[in-house]
Amino acid sequence: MTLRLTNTLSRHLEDFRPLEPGKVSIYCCGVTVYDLCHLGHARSYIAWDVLRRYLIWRGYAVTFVQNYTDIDDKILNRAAEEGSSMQAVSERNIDAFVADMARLNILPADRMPRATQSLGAIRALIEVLEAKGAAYSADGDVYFAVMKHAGYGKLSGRDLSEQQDNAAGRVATEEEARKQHPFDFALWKGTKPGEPSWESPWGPGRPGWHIECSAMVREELGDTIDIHLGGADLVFPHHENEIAQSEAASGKELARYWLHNGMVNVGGQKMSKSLGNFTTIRALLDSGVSPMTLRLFTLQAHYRKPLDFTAEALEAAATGWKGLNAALSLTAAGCSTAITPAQGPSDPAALPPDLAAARSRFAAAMDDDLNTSAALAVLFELARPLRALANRLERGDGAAATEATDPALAARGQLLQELAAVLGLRPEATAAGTMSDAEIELQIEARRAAKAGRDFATADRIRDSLKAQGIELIDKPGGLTDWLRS
RNA sequence: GGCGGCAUGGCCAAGUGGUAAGGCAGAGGAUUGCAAAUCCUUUACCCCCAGUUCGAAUCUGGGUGCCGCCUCCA
Repeated sequence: MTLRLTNTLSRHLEDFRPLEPGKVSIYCCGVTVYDLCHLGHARSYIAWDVLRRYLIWRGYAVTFVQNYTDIDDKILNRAAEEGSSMQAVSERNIDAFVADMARLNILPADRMPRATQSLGAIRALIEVLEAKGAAYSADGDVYFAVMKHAGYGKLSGRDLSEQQDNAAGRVATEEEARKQHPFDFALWKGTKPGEPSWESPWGPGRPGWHIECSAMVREELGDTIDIHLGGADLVFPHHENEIAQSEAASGKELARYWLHNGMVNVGGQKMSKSLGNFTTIRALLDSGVSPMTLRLFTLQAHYRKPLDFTAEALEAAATGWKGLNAALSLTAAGCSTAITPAQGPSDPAALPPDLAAARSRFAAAMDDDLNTSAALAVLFELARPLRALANRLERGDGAAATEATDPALAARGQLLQELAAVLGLRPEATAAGTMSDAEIELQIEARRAAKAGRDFATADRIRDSLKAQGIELIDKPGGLTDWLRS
């Protein structure tokens, strides 16, 4: 079986073959750290985290590099607004990014270069481009000459002569005058009063956005990498420009596979800062949506397709996750001593036939351009009996305790946990209430007394009040009541 | 105007030639003072038109609708 990925360069599904057998180098476009990350970022980085975990599971040694853009107009604007510095804004948002990603169980990149720490590499690359005649300087700025680069447009499939100049209406006219061609873009911007700047052969200034990624890839991973990742909105101009810069400088292909994730939409429109229709990751998580619910929500759709964010869909994911979590928690909590967490990839040959088949269906789904939706279906099927058992165990079913020692079930639990981990799904502790056990028992006793006196209004009031504090009551035959923190 | 993508049950969403995964919701049953939770069971011919084929959601052509990008963007 071969992993197949949709390569934006060809617009087709291609067999994935790394440059060096067994090794994969990946560069992922990171965030501009002017603000908190929203669900669009979450979706993107969850998708790429799954790609990375899957490659690792398949036995590849993966090197994953992701940048922080910490030199940018938006960061400067933010700093000006709050009377702080570009560095202060950046540092704060980098800390927030790290924390948000950790909550979502996204593996930290192996290396995370920052623009401010890559000035040497950036200047060196611009010098190469200038020496090769691919760049020109004008009034302290340096621009890349798109017409000098033969392949310009190959990623986004664009013919520059067909493009409407300034279709988005955002071009600064004074900058246009310095350019030889409207689509030329800045490699280096001459300093402006009051802005941070760095020394360079072209005078003090700061790097343009596109050049940092080219410089970082070159410095961290070399001229050609296996996979380059990013959001679909980066295809043009960012990735197109990255290709132009890197390939003009090295004469070699920048990346063999370009993968792009679809946007998160709200009411049919792209979630973005500029539209103001965004929900930040932490706002969502702080509102009580669990990280794994968000993960499941994003993985239910294919990574290339747009994903509509609605309260209903999120709620559906939350309920779905509850069931999966019950099965995973059974494994993790060791309710059965026979079930222990899996350590790395299982050996299909050692599995019972039904589990081996499930494992192979999972792998086939993932091999098919990371079809996480189909892969999740396998997880749900694996989870079904475990989830039923977990729920019976929680409710003190005596027979369930015996069933839980069944080795076949243990193997199933182990496989479930292994495959869930490939998707970055891990058991999640449910939110614990603040009441002590004794207090809860007291309330249950009061409710029992009320029920005995047929005062159901009081009984229901007690039940509702406990429910509001996250305590779920389960009435059982014989007038007994169990409770769970949910 | 150019480039790219999408259209599957009430909602989300797999499936790219052989007779529709999975999740949520709904329905029925078990259980309950009533619930909740849980368990079991259950629900679609795939935007429209034409064509290719023994056979199409799946291929071809033509429509319609929606989205992304065309120098802020994951």
